[in-house]
Amino acid sequence: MTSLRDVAERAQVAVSTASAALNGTRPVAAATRRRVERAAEELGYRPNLLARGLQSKRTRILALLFPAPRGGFGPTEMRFATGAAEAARELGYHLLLSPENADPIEELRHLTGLGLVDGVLLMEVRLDDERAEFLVAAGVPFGMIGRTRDPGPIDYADIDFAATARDAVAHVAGLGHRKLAFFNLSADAYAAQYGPAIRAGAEFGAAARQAGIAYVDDFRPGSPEEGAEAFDRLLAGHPDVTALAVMDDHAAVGVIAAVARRGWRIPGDLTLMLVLSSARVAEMFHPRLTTLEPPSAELGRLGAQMLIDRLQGNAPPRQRLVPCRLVVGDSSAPPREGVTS
Amino acid sequence: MTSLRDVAERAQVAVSTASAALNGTRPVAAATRRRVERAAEELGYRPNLLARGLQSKRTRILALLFPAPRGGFGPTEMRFATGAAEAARELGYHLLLSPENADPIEELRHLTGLGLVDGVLLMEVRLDDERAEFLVAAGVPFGMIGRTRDPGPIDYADIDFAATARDAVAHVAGLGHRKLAFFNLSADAYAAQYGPAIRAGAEFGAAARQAGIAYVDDFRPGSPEEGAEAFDRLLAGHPDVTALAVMDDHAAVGVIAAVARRGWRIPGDLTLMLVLSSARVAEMFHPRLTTLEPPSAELGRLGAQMLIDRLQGNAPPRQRLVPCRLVVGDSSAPPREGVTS
DNA sequence: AGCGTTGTGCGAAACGTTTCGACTCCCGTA
DNA sequence: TACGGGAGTCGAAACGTTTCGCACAACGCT
Repeated sequence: MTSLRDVAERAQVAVSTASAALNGTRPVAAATRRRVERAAEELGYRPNLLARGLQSKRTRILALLFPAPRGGFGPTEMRFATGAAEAARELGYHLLLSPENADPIEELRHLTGLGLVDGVLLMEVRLDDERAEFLVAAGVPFGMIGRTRDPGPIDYADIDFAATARDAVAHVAGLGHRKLAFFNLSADAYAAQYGPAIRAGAEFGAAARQAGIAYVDDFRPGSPEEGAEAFDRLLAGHPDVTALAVMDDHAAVGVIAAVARRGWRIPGDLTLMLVLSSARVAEMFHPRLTTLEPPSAELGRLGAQMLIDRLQGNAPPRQRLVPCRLVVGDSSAPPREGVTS
Repeated sequence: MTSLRDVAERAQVAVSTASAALNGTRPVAAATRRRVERAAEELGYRPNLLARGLQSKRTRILALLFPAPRGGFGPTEMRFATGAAEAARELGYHLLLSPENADPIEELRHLTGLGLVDGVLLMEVRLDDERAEFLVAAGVPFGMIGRTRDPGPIDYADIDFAATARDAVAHVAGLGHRKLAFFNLSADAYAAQYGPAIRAGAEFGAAARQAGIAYVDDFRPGSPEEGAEAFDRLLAGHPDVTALAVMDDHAAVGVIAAVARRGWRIPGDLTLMLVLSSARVAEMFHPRLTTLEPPSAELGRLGAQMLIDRLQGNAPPRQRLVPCRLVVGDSSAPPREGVTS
């Protein structure tokens, strides 16, 4: 391990001068700087992050607090992490993967007490999130992927549900559909105040109203069985529904089965779209489903970027909303004839 | 930030004594130790990891080097990371998520030069992996999830492909099938010497031979289209195949479509199983597919554990193989009557 | 000619730990 | 009674940086 002292010796300067030369933190004569830089280069010098962090109180390490995989992790969550890690790397930071245990607050207290991380990135944020409250109170810089009910001046990057819902509604309305149904996430997720469940539910209704097409929700199937059952119930009450948006992948499986059982076809008799599912997942269906793909990697990137901006000091709070990307598959078509709403 | 000095002051001892008392690194009178512990407790003292690491050369931080998501990340890869992170946390370590860029070696050189990490965990290991060679040469402790062709004394945790293949073959043979076909991962993955592609291919053949049932491979479909095409080609050459194992999720989609086009049904006319796909993914198919679920989280855990054991010093090289878990779905059934092989 | 200013460089202190030699008791033993 | 030795404690050094006060020279200005 070659240290700054070695570099300084070889360049015939004091250690402090070498430090300044490499960091540009104070003016150094051009010739001297070059000497130091050459010495560093020749020795393959890498600054010791620990020593640097100890002195400067800045470690350039971010922690990504990720929740215990409740009932399986989607690829979505993974992309948050990789997106954030990539953005961090590009900006000279590192990302610590910090799994949440039963007591997230204690976990946070521990993590921030170690002096190891400069800031924290929260994911799976709920509408009322004690973690955010704690971090605010503790004065720890942090950002959120997702957002609380009232984020105030806290940085966050979240899905633009309003735009997403508008795009989805415009898509089906453009095909000629007059009545859209919406299957939210499972009742559990909804009850846990999981942001996307709440917000998507609200925004789809608003978008449908705005576009002047009829709208049904109140379904929260979380499994294939519940999906099939919800679909049958939906048609019993609303036989004129011709388009359906489903948030839960597994519920969609059930819907497709129920559609087949009824002798219907997709997209001939029903336009089906996934909401917040990756295109990769949508391709696993037959026919390939239309989906609103969440910008997971980008949200991760944004979250890391804004947190780093904040740590660098010179940045107003930033709150970014990114819409899902509509990927049209083979499950979208005009409504069948003869349906009156 | 309360430091060890504060604790020492409050406990009326020297800093060095406080350190010894808390770490048990040298004998301390019981009464003194209690005083120090109480003081630390009362002040909410957390040792500064940077200072500790700077002095002791051990940071208790592991880096998980994960590859750029080539064409999308499966949930499988995610579970490696979460499993490793959880195991690390339980053992008092932290996990750094380190995305690989275009030049993994340079990346590693950088990462290890920083003095930030004690060891490295490699995933997506190829049969000939320059990263492993580099780490060996650099003397950096590391472990692998997956393994090289000849791992020597390097720690690794990998899938037990032999047992997995045996289980799969036993499953179909037990149902009465006499001829099994195997669709490997895409030609690209195979060409890249991706371990699972190579090993699974070899082991399935061996297991079939051992069990005395006929076997076909040589197919490497990487997309729905290629899957369908491969299936048609398979049946053209081997009309007596009644069971098929597929490694690529998307290829399976195509297979299912081709089966339907042919007027066949699953599992009546074909027993179809996924290999190395999570049960969650298998549930997205209709019918729910039988799958050999990779023990991703456990491999991550094991990888972290063995690396940490190594860092602690007192451990012989460990090489662990874990078989996939057979999750029987609705796509397994005895072969249809009248097929002669 | 004297003075402030600017540019450049140096040395020492500090960050919060761990480690290690040395010191003080006190007990057992010769 | 003197002495060796262990238990317990302390102070100082060290880890590799950054930061900060200060020194010194050259220079332009009045």
